[in-house]
Amino acid sequence: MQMLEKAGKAKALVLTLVYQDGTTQLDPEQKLGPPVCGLLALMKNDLDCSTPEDPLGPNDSLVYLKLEHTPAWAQQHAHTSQEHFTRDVLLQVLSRSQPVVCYKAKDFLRTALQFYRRDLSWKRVAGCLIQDPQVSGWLLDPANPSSCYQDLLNKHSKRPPTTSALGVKKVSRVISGLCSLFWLNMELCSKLQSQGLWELYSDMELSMISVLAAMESHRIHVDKDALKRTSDLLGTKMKQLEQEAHRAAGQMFLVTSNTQLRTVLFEKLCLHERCENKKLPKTVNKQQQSTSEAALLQLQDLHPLPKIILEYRQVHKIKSTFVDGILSCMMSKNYISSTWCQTSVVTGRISAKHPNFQALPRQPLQITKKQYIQGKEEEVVTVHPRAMFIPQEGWTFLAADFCQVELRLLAHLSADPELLRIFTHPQADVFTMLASQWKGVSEVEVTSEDREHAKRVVYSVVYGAGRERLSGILGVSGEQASRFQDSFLQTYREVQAFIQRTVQKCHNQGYVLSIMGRRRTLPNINSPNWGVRMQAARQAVNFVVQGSAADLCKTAMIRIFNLVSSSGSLSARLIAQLHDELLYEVEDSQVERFAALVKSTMESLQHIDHLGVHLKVPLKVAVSSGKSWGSMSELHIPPSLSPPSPLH
DNA sequence: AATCTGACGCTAGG
DNA sequence: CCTAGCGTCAG
Repeated sequence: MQMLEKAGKAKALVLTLVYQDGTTQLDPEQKLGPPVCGLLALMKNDLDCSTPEDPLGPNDSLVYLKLEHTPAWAQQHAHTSQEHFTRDVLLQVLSRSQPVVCYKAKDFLRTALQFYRRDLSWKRVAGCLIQDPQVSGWLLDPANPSSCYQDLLNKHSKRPPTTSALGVKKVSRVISGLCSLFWLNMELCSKLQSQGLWELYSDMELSMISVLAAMESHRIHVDKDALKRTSDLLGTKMKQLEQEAHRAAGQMFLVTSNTQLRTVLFEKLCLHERCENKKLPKTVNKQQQSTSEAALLQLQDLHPLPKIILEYRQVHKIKSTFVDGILSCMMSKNYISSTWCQTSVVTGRISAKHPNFQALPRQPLQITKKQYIQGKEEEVVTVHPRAMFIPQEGWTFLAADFCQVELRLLAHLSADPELLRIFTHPQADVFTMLASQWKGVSEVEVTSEDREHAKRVVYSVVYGAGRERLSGILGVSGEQASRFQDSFLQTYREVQAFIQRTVQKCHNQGYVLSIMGRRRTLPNINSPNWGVRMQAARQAVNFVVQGSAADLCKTAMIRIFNLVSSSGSLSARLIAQLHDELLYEVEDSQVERFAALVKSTMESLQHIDHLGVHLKVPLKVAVSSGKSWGSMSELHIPPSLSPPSPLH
């Protein structure tokens, strides 16, 4: 118990996970990360007197905590006394007010939550103040995140790399690694401060570590049998389509090969010669005839093959990525949890992998199953990957969507009066209003096609897409696309002014900032090469909008997380973040209460006093719920039910 | 003789 | 614009 006291009193704590092959988080990452076997903690008390040559001061000490489950057959009690001790140390770590440093801290927190799944609530990680140099390094230069600890160290350490090359024992290598980690953290913190990134780091990104760790430690149940049945169904459908494709082409070829498809379409069938009035897209790198969706849509009236390929690709995508892909993520389990990456997106968004939860198709896919049985009826089956995700018994999925955040932010950032006016009407359909305003017709005259066009033009402006890209997305000529874009910018003059202002600022100072001070430096903004320079300009504009939206969504996640963690009764858990949408699993009895809380918390972010954020537009949140992610229906929250916005 | 790697193409999401 | 992930193909 001496150790516990020591851990509590130490001036600083530096941690790393240890894996079964003897490596730590400071070693270059393995392909298939080996299982964790323990935790190494350096308790530092002599912050001044240690040198790289003798990293361990007289009052510093090192402790190894075993994190391995004893096999069920050897268990006396639920946990051994050693496991209880380790848990107490972990609790000590989570509630410390002194700094704790860990490279890839999220992995540490998640491991702790997984190991003590039974008696360490995810709520306990909420308040913890753990620092992570990986996150610091990313905030300082989000475009070039370091690939491993050594990389990060080389990039930021003033001293040359430590002299320990060969012949030094593994233990002392690890110790000096932990010490360098401590100093690196100090160095990065001062850099953050001098760049004005400290608040963003300590108030937002560090809190995100806990949010993501809790999210990763949650198990999402998946209907595995349905997934397997779907895999077979799609498999037979693909075989049928493959045969049809061969018949239409008049030869065998590999349907999944773009190279071979290109040969069939343009060298054998010569379809490009029959549509000289249309401009067919080229591949980006090699300027060949593209076989992309946009190209095939142009060709579909000339020959049956393009349509078959399009359908084949749809089915193939669903099967390979969203059915078989998810099955392979499940291994022998019947649940999944994605890995959420905090430092892989330049704009400050988070990304997901294994599986990528953020790319699951929104729309179900219709499959017509040909039945060669007596009745000539064709059976139609709908395949919907999202519907495979099921809440636990007695729980419900709840989704909260920030409606048109990026567009609202564009309105705020540009202060364009016409764009702002659209958002003063809370009831109206934004894109319908936009289309009517822009095309100069009344709202009832706006066709769904107009609305869709307006939407795409808007986001192409937000994303900074060029003429070619827009014409591809819109399915019109490049001429027409740029006319659409110009007319949009003519209608919303201040938007254009905002774009010019942003590019100019980037030009002057070399970087741009999001609404909460996130930063991206763009060296290419001064490139002599026109194409490169224009690319940087689009990236600058896009960063401000996308990065600011990311700021808002992260703030929402953190606030809701803190509210639930500090509540005795609330139990809702975050399942996924889809950029502008948060997906929760909520106890049935708490759905209404939680929905009101989420909605009011998110909408209250229009004003964040202590950050000086005051959006000129209201934020709108749509809430929906359902017993599967595939069937969510909107929930209408009476405004009176919403509690007043809580502290912070 | 398999396997791996990097470049490229396409598409799901926002 | 910025992601993850599935494919082919050449070396």
